[in-house]
Amino acid sequence: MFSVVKTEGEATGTCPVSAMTRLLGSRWTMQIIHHLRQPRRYCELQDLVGEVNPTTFTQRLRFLERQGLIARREDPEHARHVEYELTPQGRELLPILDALAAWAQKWLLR
Amino acid sequence: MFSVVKTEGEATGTCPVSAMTRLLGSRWTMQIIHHLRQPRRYCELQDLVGEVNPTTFTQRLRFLERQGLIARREDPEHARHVEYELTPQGRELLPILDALAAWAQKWLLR
DNA sequence: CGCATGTGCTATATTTTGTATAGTAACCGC
DNA sequence: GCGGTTACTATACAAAATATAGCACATGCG
Repeated sequence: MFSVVKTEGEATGTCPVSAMTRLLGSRWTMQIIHHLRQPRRYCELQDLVGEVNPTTFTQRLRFLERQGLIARREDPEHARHVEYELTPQGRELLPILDALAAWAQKWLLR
Repeated sequence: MFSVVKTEGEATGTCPVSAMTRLLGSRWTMQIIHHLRQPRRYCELQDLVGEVNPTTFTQRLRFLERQGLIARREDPEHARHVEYELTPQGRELLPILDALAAWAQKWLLR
């Protein structure tokens, strides 16, 4: 009775909600973006995000980089100095994140 | 060098971003809320959400109910008629979801 | 009435994802 | 040149999601 338009196998689909979920719907993603309001180094960011483990953390960073939300910058002088920062695409999520945080503040805490 | 305030084991913490992530940061959650703009029956909603499997789907519904974002209503006359709908708490997420969808539309599709 | 089809789930097994823990090479300061 | 920090990777394990099947009740239809 309820017919639904099903896109092919998986791909990106055409539904922005599910597209967005694939990006933000895994653990730590939002936290990472939230704490990247200013450029941060790997360990620094790791500490800010909290109890994330390095395997997942690195994986998430790589994924967000591939998706164009963050950029990884190596200092060519001092090799082991790496900074992560938001791209314009990632930065546009911040006000939305703030709205979500406000919602959480209202309903979840206090 | 970078000290972080660590709350106890897990609990709710005091960071709204991580509180929000625990609620919305698992698969299907956003889709479910998105498709509950009007009250929906189980199967109907399942079809709308897409390729979700019933185990996860039911689990997610129960979780969202426990968290107060959705309500489950059984028709007492016709037992097997169940409807799910958003609570005020859940409904307040819709504009934020729309903003996320608009972001996805801009950057992910087209 | 009796059988097909739909609804709202649950059970079981498997795969996928996330985690804990350890380790490592490069650099940095002293 | 030794100890600590940085930016990771490897391996083994646990938790979460999935596929698939099934099931009791309900409704519709001839």
